[in-house]
Amino acid sequence: MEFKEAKNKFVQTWGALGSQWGINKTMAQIHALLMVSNEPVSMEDVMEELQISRGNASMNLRALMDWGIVYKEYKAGERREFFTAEKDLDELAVKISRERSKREIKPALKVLKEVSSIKSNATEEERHFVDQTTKLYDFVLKADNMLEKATEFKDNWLGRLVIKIMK
Amino acid sequence: MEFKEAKNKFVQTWGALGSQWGINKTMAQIHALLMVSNEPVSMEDVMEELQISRGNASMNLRALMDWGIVYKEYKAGERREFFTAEKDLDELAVKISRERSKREIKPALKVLKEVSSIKSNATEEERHFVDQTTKLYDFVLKADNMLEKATEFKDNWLGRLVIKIMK
DNA sequence: ATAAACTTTCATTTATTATTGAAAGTTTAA
DNA sequence: TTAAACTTTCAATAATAAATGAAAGTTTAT
Repeated sequence: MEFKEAKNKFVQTWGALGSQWGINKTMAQIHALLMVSNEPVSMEDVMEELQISRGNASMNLRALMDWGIVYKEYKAGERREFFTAEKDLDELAVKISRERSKREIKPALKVLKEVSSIKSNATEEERHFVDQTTKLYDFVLKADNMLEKATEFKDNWLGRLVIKIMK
Repeated sequence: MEFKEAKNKFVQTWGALGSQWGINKTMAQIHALLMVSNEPVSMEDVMEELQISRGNASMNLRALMDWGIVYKEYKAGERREFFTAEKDLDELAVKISRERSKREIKPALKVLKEVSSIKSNATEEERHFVDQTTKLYDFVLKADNMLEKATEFKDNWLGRLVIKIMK
């Protein structure tokens, strides 16, 4: 396999993975493209490589910047803007999980807390509902904290040791 | 808030969360409904509660069973089939992550390995590509193993201790 | 102040994904 | 073996999400 083919395959695969995880395909593809580029890429280049429209490129680059995983760069003497991706993968994971937590998990937690707090657990059916949603609340809360914890953990000598033992 | 309203809110929220994570809305809603039901639910009831067609109910129940998170049950003297959800949340998490790993992560890993193995790293550009995709491969592999490890971890005295300390 | 070079917005169009419902299939009881 | 009771399938349709592209907006150099 030659370089160009490999690059294309990577971009396609990353795009597909993204869309299976609720991130739109183009957004994931642009991110993939930037991640494997060793230098900043212009919007024109993104359009050209992925064969997408200007509007599409603009909107998805914006979204990636909102997520904090793509940065604008300016080249001296160049008018147009260039883009680079966050390439540190730990950093990338932290940012993505923080963002998804904020946008999706936290609101869901709020609802879970709300619905698990209904009073009048008269019937068996209602008691089961309260019990199950309470458990779910605790569980999602725990899962939500996991990656945050995991990063702290990684920087911690005891954590590193345990990981080594568990490996 | 009264029970019926709470139940509905929960089902809607769980459905929305599902679709943000690449699981179709109805599938997540059916799962939600079954999770908070204290007894097995018939297909008819699912259709009625979620206001969906027979075909839709049938297909999504089948999909949930393929994922191993919903089970068929038979009631003595009843002709039709009833359904229950996996209610143990640890078990649920393990099954979902195993399934997604198998379907989505594993194939992506295969491609990552492939594209990171191209020869002829002549240019800086190509070298960067190989370097970045190799790192990505390692990272995704590690992340993929995480939940599997996490469950082992939970059953392990040292793990429990560490979690307690870290809490 | 003007115009060239560039980016963003958003109403419209296109593509993708989910849903319906009727026909075909299956199981069970008599 | 028939028919009633139920489930599954899948082509057609509907709903949703994403992409286009032209017009509006912004920035910079002169």
